Amino acid sequence: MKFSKIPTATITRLSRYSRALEELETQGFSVISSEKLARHCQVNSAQIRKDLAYFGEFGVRGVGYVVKELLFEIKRILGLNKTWHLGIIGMGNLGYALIDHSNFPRQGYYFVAAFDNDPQKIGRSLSQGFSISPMSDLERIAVERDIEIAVITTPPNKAQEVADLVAKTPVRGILNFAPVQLHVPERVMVHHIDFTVKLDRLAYRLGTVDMGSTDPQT
Amino acid sequence: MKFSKIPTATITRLSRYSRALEELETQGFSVISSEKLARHCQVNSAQIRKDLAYFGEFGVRGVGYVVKELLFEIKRILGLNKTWHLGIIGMGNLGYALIDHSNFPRQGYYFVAAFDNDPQKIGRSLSQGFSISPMSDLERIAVERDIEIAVITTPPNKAQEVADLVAKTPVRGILNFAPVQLHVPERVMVHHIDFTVKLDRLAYRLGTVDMGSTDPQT
DNA sequence: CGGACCATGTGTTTTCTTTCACAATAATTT
DNA sequence: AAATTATTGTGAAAGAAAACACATGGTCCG
Repeated sequence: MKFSKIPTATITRLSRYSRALEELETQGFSVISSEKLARHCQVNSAQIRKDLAYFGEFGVRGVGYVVKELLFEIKRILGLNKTWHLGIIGMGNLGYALIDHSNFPRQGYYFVAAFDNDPQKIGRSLSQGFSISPMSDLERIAVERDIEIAVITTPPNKAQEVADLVAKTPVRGILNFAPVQLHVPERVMVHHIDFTVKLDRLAYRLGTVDMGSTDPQT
Repeated sequence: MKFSKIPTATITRLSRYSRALEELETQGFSVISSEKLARHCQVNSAQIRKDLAYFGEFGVRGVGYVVKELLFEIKRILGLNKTWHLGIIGMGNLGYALIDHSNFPRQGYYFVAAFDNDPQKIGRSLSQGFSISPMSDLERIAVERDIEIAVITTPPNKAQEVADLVAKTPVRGILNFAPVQLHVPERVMVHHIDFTVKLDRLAYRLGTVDMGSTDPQT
């Protein structure tokens, strides 16, 4: 078990391993080799072992990994042995899509608040057991419901403004779906999901006459 | 102008530069230095110059880049000097969110078909000027409307099955929102957008007591 | 209990990316 | 027209990530 700093790519892969392991578990596998898991995730098997080596030794030589155990450990590493409280800002189609996305609760991510500034939407109640609040309540509700991660699904031109408001609350993480670069204070961490960047990559590869498939993930 | 192979990371960044340039253009800038653009995109300025160097020389020494020109060139490089036909499969909330996402047409991405297997949904007409078709029409419509990229927004357990159907059409690109690894023939290219991978990264970083912000993009 | 076998964990090598640093070159000033 | 200033384009260095390859330490069978 080393203690250098962990590559972001490693974390990304752990997340994928976890997903794969969940699938393997439901398929009834109780033990798996790095080789098989690698094939499943389309990675090199040494890569998997190296990734895991950052955090400890989880396998049995000559045997492989106990699926249940490894899954547990990976989730622990990722910080998924707790639940996370999310607040979503911007209740357009995408907002609704995310808040209803049944995969989140399964991974320990719970939406606990939703915000919008459209008077038509404010007050509308959601199946999650709360209703849409005005932006002006963000600070209060963030504290009351202990929001840890803010998901921004506003139009691009509002996103920075919203990020500034978020930065005034104790929220330390932002998942930004607006296609703009957000500027935030040091202590806030921003991750960005931009659909068109992904499409652009596809377009580039498809436009570049040639070859092969493969899956430059997430 | 070299002719080695282009890093994926470079393409991803080009896409971001393009977005930044669009913003700068509307802000009235006609010329910009790599330094300024770099600050805007939160990258190293040498990085920008290197990225561009793969494709040619687009700047003027001592001056910088003509915004309009550079934007045009980057779009050309990315293959955005044409329009792309997209078909979407799986008309849940996310499907609707994407099909209505006003950013896509602006970048040359047009949805030309939508598919679902829910009899409740089939036939429902959409504001884009077509209606939801059953999966069984996929092959025919893909050809008729020249779908180039399929966007998969089905539940995870249907995604592989759908991918198999797509692989039988002339479609060469898949943008997959389902959190599963898709296996497809060589000639089909898959890109993957997985929300929970991003959340997992946030969770990891937030769980790891410590430090700094920054934005491990897209 | 010993030998055959297997898959992990890891030191080393290779490959890929990013950053540095400066020569080349265009505009501007004196 | 020379000197000054600005910013590109790029070779070379540094740094990071991935892959190789094998010793290590387990299991299993006779």
